[in-house]
Amino acid sequence: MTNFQQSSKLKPNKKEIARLKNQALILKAAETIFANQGYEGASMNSIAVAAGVPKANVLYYFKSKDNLYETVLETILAEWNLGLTDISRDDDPAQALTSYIARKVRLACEQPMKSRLIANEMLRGAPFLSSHIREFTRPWFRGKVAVIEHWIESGKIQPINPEHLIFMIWASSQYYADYQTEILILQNKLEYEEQDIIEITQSLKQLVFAALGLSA
Amino acid sequence: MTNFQQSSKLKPNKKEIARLKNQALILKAAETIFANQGYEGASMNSIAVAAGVPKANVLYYFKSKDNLYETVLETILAEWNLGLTDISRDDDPAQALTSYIARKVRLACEQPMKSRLIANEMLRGAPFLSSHIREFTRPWFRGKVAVIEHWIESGKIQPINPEHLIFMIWASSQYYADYQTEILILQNKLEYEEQDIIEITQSLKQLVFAALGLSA
DNA sequence: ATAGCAATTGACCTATTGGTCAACTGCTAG
DNA sequence: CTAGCAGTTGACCAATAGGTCAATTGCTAT
Repeated sequence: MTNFQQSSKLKPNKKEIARLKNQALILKAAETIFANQGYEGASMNSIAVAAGVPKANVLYYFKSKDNLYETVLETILAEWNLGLTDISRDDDPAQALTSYIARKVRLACEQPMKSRLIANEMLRGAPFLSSHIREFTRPWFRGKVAVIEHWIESGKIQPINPEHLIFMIWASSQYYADYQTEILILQNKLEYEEQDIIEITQSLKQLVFAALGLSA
Repeated sequence: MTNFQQSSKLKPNKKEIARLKNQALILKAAETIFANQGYEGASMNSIAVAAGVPKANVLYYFKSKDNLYETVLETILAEWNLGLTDISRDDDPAQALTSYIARKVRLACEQPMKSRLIANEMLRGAPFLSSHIREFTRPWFRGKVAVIEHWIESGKIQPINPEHLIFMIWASSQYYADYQTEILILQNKLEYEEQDIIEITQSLKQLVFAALGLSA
């Protein structure tokens, strides 16, 4: 090949740089606005303004509102389980759960918009996400349930309903993102601090560990 | 007084009956649609159609979309803590918490739209609810935190962070309403059954009781 | 019976929505 | 240097939004 600039990865010229920068700018703005206003509440114009580009430019990169929304959702889902160390049957329950809970709580507190966007989608009946849940979340979920059942059978933890254990860990962590407004008012705070994240993690861990008969 | 039909309560004529019936019809339809579509997603027309009345009639009874939305929220809040037996420091922790958890879970599973409507409002930053939270929820919350602290000091339960304990009970129960779509897919079910409510209640109680050192 | 008012409703208003389009700009390849 | 195309953008469009209004209906008190 005489031309080594064919593929996009090998052609980082001004146009490509501008395109990637604009796409990222729009996606970031869209994530925030979709998370705070919901799908219907977010207007393409407000997203364009937040991104600092004309509305027509948003629709140039993303063919429709649906397309933009789906792209934002996919981006979030890709990061959603990133950094969540996977849990397998040979792991030590105390260690695995400690790590999982800590990361879940931190993710919810530090990047609440991701959880909120998914919450908005769920409240609408998950029109865009239900197929993803069926295809990816369900197998993952079944796997983790099996791991917990194995831990119970081998006497590593006390008997408990594995499905509801998982749901309650999800619930307790995501609540701090989705209901942040209420929690901050009740605690008379303006925002979460590092100490809050530590306390939330500790409290949730205490609940789970006590029920499973694990020691901290 | 010669006329005993002055007050509305003493004048149940056709007009009044029709008015109350229509208002109830509209409120019920609005609750469902606001809960499923959110404030922005719900249109006055769709609410009118769901209620079976012309749109202009909806705006005759409720002066604006804001007014209708606020009325729906107030109606829900009035029922929200109804049936939730209050908890005081002299109560037996095991009994009080058992009752509270059971009713919370049942409310979430049987009337998920109420929780979802509040969740939608929270995700938007609680523009209509924040004053209510400050005025009513916060004093209630402080009171319950004090009760739990008293239980801890008098040795009735093991030490725990009272605020996060309450949040996690709220989170775990409301999750079954707000994320119902996901849970049903993961469990391969069409709807919650009585047995599910029992199991959820039991699992949540198990978590809380273990942490507090209470026996079932 | 009838005056008067609550309630009903279709037509209509303006603002905003998601989306299109054609004219324009400027980078890049040859 | 320049042809051509990716990218940019203001103007525009039909559909729908929340809300108004005036004409009409029908119940009720006298």
